[in-house]
Amino acid sequence: MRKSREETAATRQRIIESASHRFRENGIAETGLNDLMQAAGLETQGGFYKHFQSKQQLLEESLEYGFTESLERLGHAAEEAKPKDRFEAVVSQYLSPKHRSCVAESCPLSAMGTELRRLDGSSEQAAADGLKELITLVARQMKGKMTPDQARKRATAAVAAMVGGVMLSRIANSSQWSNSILAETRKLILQRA
Amino acid sequence: MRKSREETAATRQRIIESASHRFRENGIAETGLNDLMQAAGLETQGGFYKHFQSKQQLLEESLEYGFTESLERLGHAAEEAKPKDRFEAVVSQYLSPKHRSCVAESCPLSAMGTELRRLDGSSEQAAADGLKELITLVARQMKGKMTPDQARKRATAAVAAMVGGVMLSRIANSSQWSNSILAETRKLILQRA
DNA sequence: TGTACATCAGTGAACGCGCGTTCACTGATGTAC
DNA sequence: TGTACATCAGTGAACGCGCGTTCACTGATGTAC
Repeated sequence: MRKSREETAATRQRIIESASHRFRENGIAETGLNDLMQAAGLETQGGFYKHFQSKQQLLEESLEYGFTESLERLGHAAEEAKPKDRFEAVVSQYLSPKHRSCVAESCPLSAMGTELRRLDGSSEQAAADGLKELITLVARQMKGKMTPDQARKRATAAVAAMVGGVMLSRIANSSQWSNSILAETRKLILQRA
Repeated sequence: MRKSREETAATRQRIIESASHRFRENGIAETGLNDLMQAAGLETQGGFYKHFQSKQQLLEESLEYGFTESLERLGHAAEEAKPKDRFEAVVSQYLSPKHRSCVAESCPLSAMGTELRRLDGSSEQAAADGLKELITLVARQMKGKMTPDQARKRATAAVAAMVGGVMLSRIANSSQWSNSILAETRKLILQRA
């Protein structure tokens, strides 16, 4: 039953990607290894430990994958906009109904933020690093004359509002209310209140 | 072993309060009934069902208690300030290092926000109601001439940023960084960026 | 007010279940000559 | 290039554990007369 090196690497990657999506969709504690292995196309959970030392290690790699996936998407949104519109493009994409609705592919902070606080070791580090990278990406899109420090500070506040806005829009129990949370948060960040 | 009506009511309340704090501190899925009963001073978990139909029902009542506790604290902060400073007082209290650090007593949205999205039935309703009440409380503190609708919209964005700021400040892995997230979010909301 | 009985809060043990993890085994892949 | 052997990805079953929930029991509280 041994698999080729390519197949093995592909399986490992499949486990990380489906785990990353399921952790975001259903939460970390609520997602079991059996679920994960079935989602990755494996018949039993026994083989899990041929790829990872523990659920904790998979979580760490899943977090890194989730942040990479999410940051790449935001980066593309920025590149497609004119230089002067890039900050607005990133903020609008993050606070879009689409991002809100696709929880499994969304920013890990918006999907699992309150669970990340309780992690330890390298998972905790992965969460903090992801947050730092998101702030850096947003700061890079800021226009106007500003010191790097100023840009970073403003980006920090913008990210806090973006993450909070998406998280709350998922708790709101009507689509109209949910959309208005996104829209109003966007206005606050873009200073057009 | 039967207890008096007063004792029974006090025990029930004790279970709700300690559950409310533990859910916020450790998460909903991670908190077991055995933990909860011990924390409430009961020796075994068997008696739980003399007070509640299920963990789900306790969760609903714990959420309501958590929002009440949190909103009362914010309300007091507002009352202690001069009328023109009330909005700032509420925002500053929410985005304070103290509120960030005392997770167990903090706003349920900041402590469990990403878990609340997955609730159903009356717990889901309790979460949405809590969010609505927080926005209402914040809107009530806004100064200047503004229609109620405008106040509510600005309060919505403020709340998104407040909740996001506190949540992220708990993920930041240095106290300096954590404090700066709170401070910068506060500045964004108070429009002094 | 005192007595007899019903109620029920809390105990302690058990239920089935799914969790994360371990392990002997299988047989295709990779390696060495 | 072909053969013999070592490796190891995945299977399937099992491990101990804690989960939410149930239940027979105890004995103090509450109720009825």
